[in-house]
Amino acid sequence: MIQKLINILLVDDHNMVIEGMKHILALIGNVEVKATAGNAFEAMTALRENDIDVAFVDINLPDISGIELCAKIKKEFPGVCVIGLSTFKQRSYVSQMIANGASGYLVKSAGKEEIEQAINEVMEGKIYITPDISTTTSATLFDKDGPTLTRREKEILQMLSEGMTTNDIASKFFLSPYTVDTHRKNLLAKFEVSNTALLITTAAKFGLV
Amino acid sequence: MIQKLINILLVDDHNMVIEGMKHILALIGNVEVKATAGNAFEAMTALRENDIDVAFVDINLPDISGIELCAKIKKEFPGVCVIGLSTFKQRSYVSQMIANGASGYLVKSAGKEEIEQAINEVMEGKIYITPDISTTTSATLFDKDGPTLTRREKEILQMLSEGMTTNDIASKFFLSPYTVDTHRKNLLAKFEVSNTALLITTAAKFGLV
DNA sequence: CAAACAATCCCGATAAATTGGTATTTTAGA
DNA sequence: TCTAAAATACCAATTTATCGGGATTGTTTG
Repeated sequence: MIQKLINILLVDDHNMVIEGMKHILALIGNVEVKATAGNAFEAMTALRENDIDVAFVDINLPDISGIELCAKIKKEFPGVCVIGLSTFKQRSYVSQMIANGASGYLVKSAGKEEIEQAINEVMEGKIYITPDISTTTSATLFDKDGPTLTRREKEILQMLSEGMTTNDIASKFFLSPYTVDTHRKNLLAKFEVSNTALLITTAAKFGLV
Repeated sequence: MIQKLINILLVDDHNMVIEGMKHILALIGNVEVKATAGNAFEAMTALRENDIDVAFVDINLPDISGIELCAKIKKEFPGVCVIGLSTFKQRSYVSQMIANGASGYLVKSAGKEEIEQAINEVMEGKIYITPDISTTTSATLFDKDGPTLTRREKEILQMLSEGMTTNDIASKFFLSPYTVDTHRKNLLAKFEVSNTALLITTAAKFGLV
């Protein structure tokens, strides 16, 4: 049986990357670069006009980020496998891409074998992430651990993240609003932030909400 | 050459899962279950007392979540490979685990081959994610896409998440505070929330901040 | 047993956010 | 070109949040 060609879309604003990828992909059988795009808009157009199987998407694009583009692609073309591309081995990029529906993540230093493996795995419905990621990052991510919160503080942080006001929380826990206010103040102090919005953002980064 | 045994820690509050995993792992060569734990506290103790290579961590634990435990483990024992375990194939779990330093993610329905593969890959420094993830979830995750935000709304949402007040943002963008206030109102309306805290929480869930 | 921590409650002043409007100009799409 | 959407700006009333204190009661732990 003749194997079907895998249709590829390349999205990157650096032409050298496009050319480099084209060159490498030419060395791999059963794949064909059907289209290339320098920004998210072109990418979406290319997807509408071609029957794409796998899209390589750079993280840094001129209009919107590759992470956002990934979400757009998966929304309009759920069948397209998106593989994130970046020069950086940042874990946060990987997790954001995966959260947005990506099937894989490669660094631009990847060679022919790795690219080939990534394409094969994502076409089988798997998720492929470059091994380079695991070895780096830990340091930056786990330096800070976030403040230690008491039971009450965690509860109140949770309620705040759900949009409850000081008075709402006081009623719920049969506490004085003054008490809730004190805990809230302590939360702001512990996280070293000045308002609830940043409190939530920070807590979210630590995975606490 | 004799291959070194891979030391395993199992963390799950359901004994049946522990026993099941033990049984499966017994079928795999070169691995040994050195310890088991029913909660995060026991897990940390076990890690201090044993030289663990790979820790299987359930997402749902009685004290803290497996996601938080993963962060704790990687902070104190960066060399330990953490593989997340869950009954659910939710992409958000995967991305949170990866963000917290996990090396892999398996669903509890995984069989011997998959578990073996996961252990081998994470021991090589790779990231292994169960193929089941890719086929599911898209629906739930991309059903709701979050409201469509305009350029300004995105900018202001970002600033809000960074803890800036209406006045701060107005100054930064050379706008009237009234304008910023209007955008803020529109954000609350679009996300159907009543305050900034919940706005941030919701936006974070959609990966917008 | 102290000392630190957690949890509770209180007051007053100020800053900021929220609600519910209206209204004009610019921009981009059909 | 027409039009809808986006961005801009304004006002007033009310509710919440934030800041900077102070204070009491348990509990835990070196």
